Amino acid sequence: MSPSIKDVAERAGVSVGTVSNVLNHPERVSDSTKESVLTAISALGFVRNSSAAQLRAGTSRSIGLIVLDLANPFFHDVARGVEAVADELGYAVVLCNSDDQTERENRYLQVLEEQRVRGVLITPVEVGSGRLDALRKRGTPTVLVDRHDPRVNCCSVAVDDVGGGELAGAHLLSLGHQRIRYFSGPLSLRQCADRLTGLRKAVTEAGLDPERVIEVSEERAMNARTAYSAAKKRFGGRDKATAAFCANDLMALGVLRAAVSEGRQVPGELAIVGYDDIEFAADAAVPLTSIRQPTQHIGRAAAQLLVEECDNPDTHAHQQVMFKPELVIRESTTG
Amino acid sequence: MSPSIKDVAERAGVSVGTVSNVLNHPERVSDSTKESVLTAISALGFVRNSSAAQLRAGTSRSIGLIVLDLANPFFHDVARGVEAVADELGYAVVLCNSDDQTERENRYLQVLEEQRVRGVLITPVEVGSGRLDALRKRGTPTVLVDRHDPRVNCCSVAVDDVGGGELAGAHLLSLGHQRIRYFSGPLSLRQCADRLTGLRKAVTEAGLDPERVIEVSEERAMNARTAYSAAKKRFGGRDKATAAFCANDLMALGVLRAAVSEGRQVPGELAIVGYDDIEFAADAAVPLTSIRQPTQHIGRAAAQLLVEECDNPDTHAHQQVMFKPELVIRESTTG
DNA sequence: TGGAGATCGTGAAACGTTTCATTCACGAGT
DNA sequence: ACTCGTGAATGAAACGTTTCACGATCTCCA
Repeated sequence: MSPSIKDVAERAGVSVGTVSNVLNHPERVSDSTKESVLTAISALGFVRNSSAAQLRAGTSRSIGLIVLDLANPFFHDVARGVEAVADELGYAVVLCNSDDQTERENRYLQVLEEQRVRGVLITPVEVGSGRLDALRKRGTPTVLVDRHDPRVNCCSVAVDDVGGGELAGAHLLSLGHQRIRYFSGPLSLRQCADRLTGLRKAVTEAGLDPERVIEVSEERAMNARTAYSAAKKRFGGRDKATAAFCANDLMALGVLRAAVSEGRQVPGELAIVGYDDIEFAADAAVPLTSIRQPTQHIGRAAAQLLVEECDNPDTHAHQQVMFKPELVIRESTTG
Repeated sequence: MSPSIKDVAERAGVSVGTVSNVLNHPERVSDSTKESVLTAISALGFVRNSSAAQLRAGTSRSIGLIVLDLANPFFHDVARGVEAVADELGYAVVLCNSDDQTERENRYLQVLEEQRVRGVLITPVEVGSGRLDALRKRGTPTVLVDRHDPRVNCCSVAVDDVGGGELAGAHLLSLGHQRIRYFSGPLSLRQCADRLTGLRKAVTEAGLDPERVIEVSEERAMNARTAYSAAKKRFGGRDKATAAFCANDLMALGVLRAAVSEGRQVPGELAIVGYDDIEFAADAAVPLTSIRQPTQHIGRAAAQLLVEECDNPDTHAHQQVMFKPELVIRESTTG
């Protein structure tokens, strides 16, 4: 096996306590002994065994992050934000991908708890799962990402989706559009429903009737392919909509492709607004107008809340942070 | 602190050894004691401390995976492949994102070694780094992903980039193109250079002169934006090229956008071939012909090699696995 | 000269598991 | 009645750190 601190001590002719001090409190050790210990360490190729260190310390300096889908740019950016803050504060991040499966989520929660992470950041497959509550009850702080806990049992960070829908709607209305088609994912998802609510609100506030202005296409999956075929079907007949608002950018790309293949000018004959402002949005054949979420900030805020709770478990008060999204205008609405 | 195995033992009225047996060797324990131990466990909310377990066991059942960029669909798919195999074989995967920075890579290598992972899968920032060699020398098996070790000190899994360039070239030539522009990243990257080599080979094999057929645009970054402006510059003047071969799909998307904005028909006036076949390739405004790499298989193969080496450190012989890429034809070359 | 600090180092305990040799209880076989 | 075997539970050792109370040595000044 790999050499232990004991081997190092022996070789350097000091006690194990001294070696440990060189590693953790160098200022307590004289320069000469420090040097001989260090040479022994590199001669033996010693690497500290973190299991032992953590066992003794009783606590780790790491936090867990469980997201639904790392391939999704949204979560990817969130993760970056989390890592940045964790880095600053000296925490390590254990990255987990639940793939939207409760079973995987539970497995990771188990692993993280066994590792005695200080806290967990999570976008749960469903809010109110027992496994997560149990974790919290046992004293591990938890922060919800892109979700809210109706009972405010813990902190959470999310984005105002109603506001996002409103932004999109107001923008399209200001350009004179009177018929807007909303390409949505399942309306059972809070995000999709909220965005529709916001869109309706914008229409109402413009003094128009949502029932007349808005048409909804609810699709099973929120990807380019399903949006493409849905849009193709609409535009094959003669849809009266002059604008499309899509529940995410992938769907917007699908709609764009359908428009191109039907020979419909964008934005001349069809304006398109996406959601998320993923990297590809700006690089699409016609750069997409989109609703940008402050993803990195979400991650940063979540990590800060978590660390705050870890450091002051008693005085801590749970917060529900809500970020405002932002409209990014590109050529798909204003050629 | 959280309850230990000792607390459980006390509450269930048995010894700690018995509790441990319930956890790890249930068959050695009678049904009645097993039951009382289990009720004690759930009553106390006991969760095993993996640091202690691992310390005692001396070995973990986890492997590390360090990639250059998790946002890149290529690495994302590789990770999926790795996870799938690890899952089957009962290993846990520790996912790390080096972000192409040597410093981050080294930090993660350190952490993984401290955690005593059984092995490491890595796409190193640069091959032949000292930190990695040291790890290997100390007995931790290592497999290179999408890279080769010229000295064959370890296993590696990569894709034949020369072959990929050749596929693209042959395809374009068979469509009658005589002027091909290669939009490349830095030619100092083996991947970019290899793909050019392959392209040249295809031209030569068609009995043509690579010098006359191929023009190279070497860009700093391999993203849509740089490719867009590079392409814009070319097509603004009158480039004689009728086809573009791009070092990755992001660049291809940039070229496509430039073509659209210059009013150049794709594929009629410009055929485009990308590389990687990322998910968006099929969903682009004009679906992209691309070179697909068997990414999941790369991950699977790498994980299998690693586990093989972990399990049979003595009899193991290093292998350099090379996968063949595949041409996926879409509308950007054959309208 | 001696005593008070300051500076370094020591050694043993403790962290929570797993393992393994040992003990215990009990029924079967002679 | 005695041993033998079997199945179940025990208890102590060990894993590699960190911590902390305690010595040892040295310096400085009364």
